[in-house]
Amino acid sequence: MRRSREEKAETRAKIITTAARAFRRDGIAETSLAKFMPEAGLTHGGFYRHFDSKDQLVAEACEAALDQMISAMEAQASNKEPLEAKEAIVSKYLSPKHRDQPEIGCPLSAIGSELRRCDQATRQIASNGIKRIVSLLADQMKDLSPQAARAQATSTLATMVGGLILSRILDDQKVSSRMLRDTRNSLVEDE
Amino acid sequence: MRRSREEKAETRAKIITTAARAFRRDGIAETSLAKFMPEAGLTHGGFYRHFDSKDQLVAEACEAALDQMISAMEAQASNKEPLEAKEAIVSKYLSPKHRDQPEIGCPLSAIGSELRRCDQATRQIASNGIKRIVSLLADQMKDLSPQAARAQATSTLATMVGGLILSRILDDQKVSSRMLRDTRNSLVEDE
DNA sequence: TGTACATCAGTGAACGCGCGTTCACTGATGTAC
DNA sequence: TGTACATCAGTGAACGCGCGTTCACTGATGTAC
Repeated sequence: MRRSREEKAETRAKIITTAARAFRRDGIAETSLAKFMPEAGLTHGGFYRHFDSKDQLVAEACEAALDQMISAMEAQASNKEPLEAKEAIVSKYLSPKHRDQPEIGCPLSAIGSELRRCDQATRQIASNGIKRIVSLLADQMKDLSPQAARAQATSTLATMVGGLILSRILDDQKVSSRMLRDTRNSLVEDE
Repeated sequence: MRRSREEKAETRAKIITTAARAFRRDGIAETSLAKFMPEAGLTHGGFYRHFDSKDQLVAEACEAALDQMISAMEAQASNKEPLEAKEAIVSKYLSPKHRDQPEIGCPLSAIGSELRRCDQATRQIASNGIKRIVSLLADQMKDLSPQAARAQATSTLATMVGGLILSRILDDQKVSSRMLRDTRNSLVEDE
């Protein structure tokens, strides 16, 4: 039975957020429409009233996950001195909590090595996400020149993404936690 | 028709190296047996004379790719002063050439975010690979205490893996190359 | 504002296809004497 | 060393299954007058 415009928009948003979680949890290729649509409270037949293809959903879900990640980082930085803000962002990112919850965490770490093979729209969205996070980090490095800040922000993000991905691969809890600690300590000055 | 023991061993090795390339090129989930077995010069029916399952092949292919990567790093370090050796390894890793050839490069970067969801055998092999690379890098940091060297080697590897993965996602050549340059420069002292 | 009809969100079954795995078969290799 | 037979590597077709996508259908919503 037909739904109101408002309901349709809600359904669409629900599909995107559910898919964004599923993709990060199980990977894009390993997430089938029939598997996650019930999680959104729908049968999978209705999917194509909202999206042209799975690829289109991938792009939008990726965008949503990046927006969510960046908003969280902005919230962590708000009302803080630059140095403190950077430390807060890095520490949250390289935390056991983030490691253990890929489904609600950074998509660059959750599906990083899959994004390379996604279509142009998704690649562009992911690229923009990287640039936005680099800018956000560079904003916390006010003591450097703009170029130096961006360069340092870039390598900081690389260390964050690499550290989180590797910590998730490591099968020994202790070694995994040490990976998080070592990478975090290399990025924050004090402590 | 039956093959000799020697031929069988060659076939098995050929399957592993072909699969190791295919997994890194297209991802594990997106690589089907029927797709890569012809690349190894075989029909896919014979696969199960060599392996119990795709999962077993994944584990062995992952091991082969890591062995290959580590051997290459050892070769780059041989006959060099520690500092020079570290710079050689980092520069080769964060190079456009490595970025553009994931199929023969580091599996941690090529399939990093998939490895987390692989079975126990593969996780263990990947974990060992991480530890071996960290040790290899730590060996090039003789001016630090063993613990400090391992900690720095750990964050160095994280930056390498994160930098390469991000550079492969970025759809703008210039930005991608800058990602490699910025991460490389953050890891090597001079220049 | 009320009515008549067109639209379309969501259902559930079905489509063709490719997946990992199995199997009957072939004939060269390995083994036992 | 030679012979007879068992083994098994590789082929190619087939298995059941789940994939992304399509479709006929339902009935509430949106639109036109």
